[in-house]
Amino acid sequence: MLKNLVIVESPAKAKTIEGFLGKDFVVKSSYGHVRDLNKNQLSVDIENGFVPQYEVSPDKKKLITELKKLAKEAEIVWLASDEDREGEAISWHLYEALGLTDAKTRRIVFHEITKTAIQKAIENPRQIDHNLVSAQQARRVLDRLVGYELSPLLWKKVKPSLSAGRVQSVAVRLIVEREEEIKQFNSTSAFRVTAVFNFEQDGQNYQLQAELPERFEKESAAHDFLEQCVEAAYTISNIEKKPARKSPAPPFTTSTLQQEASRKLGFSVANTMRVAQQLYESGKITYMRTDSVNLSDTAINMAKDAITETYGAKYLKTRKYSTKTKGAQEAHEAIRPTYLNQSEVKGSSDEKRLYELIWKRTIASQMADAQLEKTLVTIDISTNKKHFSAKGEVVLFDGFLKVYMEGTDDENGEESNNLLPPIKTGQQLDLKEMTAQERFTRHPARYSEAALVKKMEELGIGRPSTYAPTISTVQKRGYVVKEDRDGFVRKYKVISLKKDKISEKTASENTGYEKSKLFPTDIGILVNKFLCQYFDGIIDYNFTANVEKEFDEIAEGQKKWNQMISEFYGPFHRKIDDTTENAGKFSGEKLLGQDPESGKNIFVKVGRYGPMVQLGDTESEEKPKFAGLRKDQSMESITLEQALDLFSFPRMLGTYEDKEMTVAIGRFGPYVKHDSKFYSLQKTDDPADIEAERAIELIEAKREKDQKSIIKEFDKAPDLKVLDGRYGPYIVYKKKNYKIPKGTDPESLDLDACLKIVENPDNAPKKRFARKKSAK
DNA sequence: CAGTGAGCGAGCTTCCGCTTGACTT
Repeated sequence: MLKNLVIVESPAKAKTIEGFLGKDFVVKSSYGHVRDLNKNQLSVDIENGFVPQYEVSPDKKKLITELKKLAKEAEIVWLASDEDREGEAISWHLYEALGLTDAKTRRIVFHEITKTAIQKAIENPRQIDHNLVSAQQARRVLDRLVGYELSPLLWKKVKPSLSAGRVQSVAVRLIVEREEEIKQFNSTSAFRVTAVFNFEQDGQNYQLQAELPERFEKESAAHDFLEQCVEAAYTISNIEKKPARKSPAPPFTTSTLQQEASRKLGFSVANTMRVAQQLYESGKITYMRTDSVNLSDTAINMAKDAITETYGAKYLKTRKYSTKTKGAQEAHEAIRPTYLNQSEVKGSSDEKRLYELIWKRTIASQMADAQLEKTLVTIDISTNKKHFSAKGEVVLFDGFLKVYMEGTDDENGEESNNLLPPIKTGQQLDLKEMTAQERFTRHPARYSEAALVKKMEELGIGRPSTYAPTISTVQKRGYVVKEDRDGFVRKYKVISLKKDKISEKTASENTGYEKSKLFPTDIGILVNKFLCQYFDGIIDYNFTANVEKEFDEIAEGQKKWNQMISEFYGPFHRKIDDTTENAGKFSGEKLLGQDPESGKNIFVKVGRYGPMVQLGDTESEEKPKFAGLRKDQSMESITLEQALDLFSFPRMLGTYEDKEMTVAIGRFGPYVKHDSKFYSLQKTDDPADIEAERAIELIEAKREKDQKSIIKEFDKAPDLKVLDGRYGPYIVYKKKNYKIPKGTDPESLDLDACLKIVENPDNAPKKRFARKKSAK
């Protein structure tokens, strides 16, 4: 007989807790939400108070059957999902789906996974908070209405299969607007003057680096200044020392972990989460999807012991951090090692590195401030009223810096705080060299994945569990691409003063190189424009913040959830109807010019399959010609000449083995077609000037490669082959692919065995695989 | 790192937030 059934959200958590609770308790996991709206329809009854129609999620059917059985046997069912809006809703959905009663149900919550915290929770049960559940329901219904009414409008007006939503559309907007800012940005330059001095003290030679605090906008002004410095004398006129201190950063949340792993380890957001999940599942760290910077008392005590033992008591300073993040719900602890006395773990190299980062950050957060001394040195110039200054920084006590220093996204790392040589006021200096170098202002930085997460968190948009999936969604929809882009060479002027002589030269630097940054695509820009034009309220940066206030009122019991939804939906839906009716196709059409041969207009626009060029007017009697843009082209930058090139495909290359070869550009890039087979061009091949010889090379290379992947083929059945593909061996039959059952050696298959496999419906190709997982 | 290669006829696409596996063609 089962006494107690406890249900938590995560299986790893279930395992840990079961150990704390003893034999009278069985602990199971719900694996997150168990019921949701059906994804193939709106599932909200708009006419009747917006009542949502929930169903057990398809992948949870088995689980619910199992939990139902256990719940029936149990005396008491403890619903122990997280203490936040979603967690409360999960408990309620479990209550409904399992057919529980108030009498045998207890709702409990805990923020840390310790024996005392859980025992305390068991001693303080409560009932489900239906106001909080209503707030979640409002959130769920609002997101569904916005997403499922806006997306179909995009299919009609822009392009099929697109999507829009409260979170993803703002993410895209951030990236599009940043790109616009960058385009608008005018880089200006100014001359920065630096100097290196020599001096002697107690028979030793030293060097001192200094900088002129002001900059010269004009080259002539910089030149004049250096001119005045010819034969000048330099004296240290003042030394000012100031104490300073630095404090450690708070422990990791999901967002700050993603940022630091990106800066320090070069991890993508998705990789950080995958590795963190592995560490969590093997019990090495606490939960990785959290917005809290809080550490449990147990954790702080462990940190105390570890710091005292390794670094000594004077390095210890325990702290409680509080969250400043908008909309934080703090259902979990901060991300920290489970055992703080373990500074390293076993595992893959990624796991080791991420763990080390988490360990250092957590330990440092409980360590003493660093004590610094900052020095500002002023240097007089005998021939000029301006002064040079030199800055220095000395660490008097390293404190937490012994372990960890937070990274920055700031790319302007020019000013370094050096260690200064021994100096005193009145010291005479000899100029070794003075240079005035032209420096350029930088445009705002493009977003990296992690920087975008940081911005979204600041705006209160999205949750720890959705940051990584959102980034993958906007890329999957083709709104955004993550890319490296080449920089360009820029010339700059340098004027030097050395040995009382002035010289000038022009040097060059590589600038503007971008690594793994997010760029908007033509589609992203167009969809953003559409949404800004017709639905500015939804993609307003404050939209989420505003509705969150109302969700809070619902949670407090001050507002009815469907009242709130109704107030939103009325105007929103009218706008949808109005736009459906009155807005035309939103294709971003732009006239590029005329075809010199026919005189017809050439346009660039977004078509059903993406950006394309069009030869001839849409309304003209003769059907216009279309050609898709190449991957490296954009609607904004394409020229008439490039457009004309696109219409030159398919182009005849000649014949090979008595069959024609043509080159064309398809969905997946340029290809050669020969004997109704396709051969992709390499990146280095230019489709505009590829010739027959090279095409034959490509054909031969592909044939050889295909040959290698053949495991078996049969003379009697030319349309059946056993091939070795990306997921291992498979059978191709009449152009369709079939999987080979587990435990079957592909080498051993004969024709009959193959046909048997092909005829078995279990091995038939799936309709379409809905890929949920992120693109890397 | 296998294969994909349209353009008007048919049916489908889509949201956000919780959570892990199973393992595609």
